[in-house]
Amino acid sequence: MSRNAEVARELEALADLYEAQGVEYKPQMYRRAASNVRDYPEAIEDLVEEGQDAVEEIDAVGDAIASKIVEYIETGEIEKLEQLREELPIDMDEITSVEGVGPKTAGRLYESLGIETLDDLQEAAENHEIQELEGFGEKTEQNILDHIGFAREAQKRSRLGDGRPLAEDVEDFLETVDDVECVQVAGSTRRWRPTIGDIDVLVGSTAGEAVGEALTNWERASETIEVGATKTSIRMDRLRVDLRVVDPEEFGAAIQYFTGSKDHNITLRNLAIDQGKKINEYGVFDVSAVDDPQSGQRVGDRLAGEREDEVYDALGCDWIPPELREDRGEVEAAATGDLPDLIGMGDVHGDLHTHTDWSDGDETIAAMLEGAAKFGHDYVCISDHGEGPGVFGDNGLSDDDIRDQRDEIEAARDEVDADVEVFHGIETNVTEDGELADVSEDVLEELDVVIASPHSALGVDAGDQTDRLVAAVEHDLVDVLGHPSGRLINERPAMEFDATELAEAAADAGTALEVNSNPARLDLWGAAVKAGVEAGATIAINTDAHSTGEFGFVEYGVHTARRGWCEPADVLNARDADGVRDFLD
DNA sequence: GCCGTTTTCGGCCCGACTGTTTTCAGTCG
Repeated sequence: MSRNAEVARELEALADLYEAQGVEYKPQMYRRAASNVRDYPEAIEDLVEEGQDAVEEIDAVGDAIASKIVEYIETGEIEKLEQLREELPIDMDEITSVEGVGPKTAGRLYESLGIETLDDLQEAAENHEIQELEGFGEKTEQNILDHIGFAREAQKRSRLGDGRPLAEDVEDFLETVDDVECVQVAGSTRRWRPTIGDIDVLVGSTAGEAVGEALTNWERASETIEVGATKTSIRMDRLRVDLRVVDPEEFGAAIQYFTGSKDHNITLRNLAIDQGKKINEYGVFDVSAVDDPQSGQRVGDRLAGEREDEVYDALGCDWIPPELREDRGEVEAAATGDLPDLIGMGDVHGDLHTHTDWSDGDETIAAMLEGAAKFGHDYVCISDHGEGPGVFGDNGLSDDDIRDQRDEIEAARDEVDADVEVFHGIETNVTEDGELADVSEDVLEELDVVIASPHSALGVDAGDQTDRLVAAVEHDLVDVLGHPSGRLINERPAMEFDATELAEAAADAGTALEVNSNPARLDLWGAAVKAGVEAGATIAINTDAHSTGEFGFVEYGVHTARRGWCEPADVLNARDADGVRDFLD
């Protein structure tokens, strides 16, 4: 990706340091700017190239922040940030990862005890220096000690693929608890964000205390963080689970509120204010005849709250699928009836990227064909690795192997009693220069599907890789660009590239961009998929399955595509087999 | 520091929980 996330982190560092100094309002503005820069579809370095005015086009970025962004891109650092870091040499990310410790506390701990690192913090807590400070006490100090170990371990967000199954277990458990009328997972899990910070779950019940208690007593709860009548938090398999209990009559408003995103909710709230209404977790209220709408939680005439679709309807909006709720124009589209008709699981007819034991897959060709048919696919593409870097154990296929494999696919097709069409493909490596590695053009021409994927030279210091990826999609014989960024969530960052430029090249060349459904990849992701859809590129939702069990990953891919505003017409494998053949020809 | 005017200043989303207070600040979502 671009350098947007990197710039966003710099702005967030400024926000933290200003907050630690007790500066008002600047921190929240820097955070808003950071969030908008991170999600901006164009590469920030390109905007800087165009000039500071282009940077100021980003919402919440004005003269001061834009000039800092320009300074950072041009010189590699922001003088003001370096100055603040000298004044407050705190390892802010590390220290604020301790539950209950934010930037302000970090600032005070530095001023009074000189605490800069997690080690300093632990030492001070163990020596009982913290409880001596004004505004701190024994419990705060113990709390820091209790959470410091966890902070060391879990600074990362969890992959959706790790958290989602746990969220479903929480949901299943709560459904068995007395007096629970309805249960639903909210937050980034419901929006299918690639990573989640915690699990948010909402219950409709009039017995909040008892429900909270039941959760803390659940055998899967390893720790109780807090417990109350409306809010209870536990730890489960190292993830934090936040339970909210609300009146069933206000469930719709609450599930809307707690699904977020925060930016989506702010836009919605501002829309409500424009209409003389107020929206919060308790409902939508007409406050046009109320003197002070801030005077209470439930002031004015209640317009909606029990059901989520009624909440949106009360604001003149269509119901917005959770995957779209990232403040990328969905509220405006919902108000004008222009929301996309998103792709669903039922629209997917096949899988165009799978592996077998011919390369690094676990199962035979026949087993994969049977598995695909059993999963409900009409067709599947066997696409093992070609020779080249990035393949474990040097087990990529040579030209001869590929021709032999074709014969075995023919044999398996006859042998297997499965009603599934088979495409023969290859996953070949995109070299540093955007060339295809190690499979001859003759063989590539004989194959039904050529997937080109980056597997080597993925280093973050490699610089902008847009040219490399554009070269790959423009190659005559390439049909699909596989896992374009090469990222492995929480392990390896995405390569830098300009999603819009890549999308336009892919659209022109008639090459599909992959949404790799493996939860460790989810590559491309929402914002980049949206750039593809807007450019008119075709999207392929593939699993990259290395076993029959992994066909199910497609669910993650479909929801990721939905985050990119994908309709069935945008998606290659939402076509029938003939439709796919038309695209490949 | 940004933004949108009832446009060059005044307000900035807002509520629950905790721990430390004795009316509130900080954190979190």
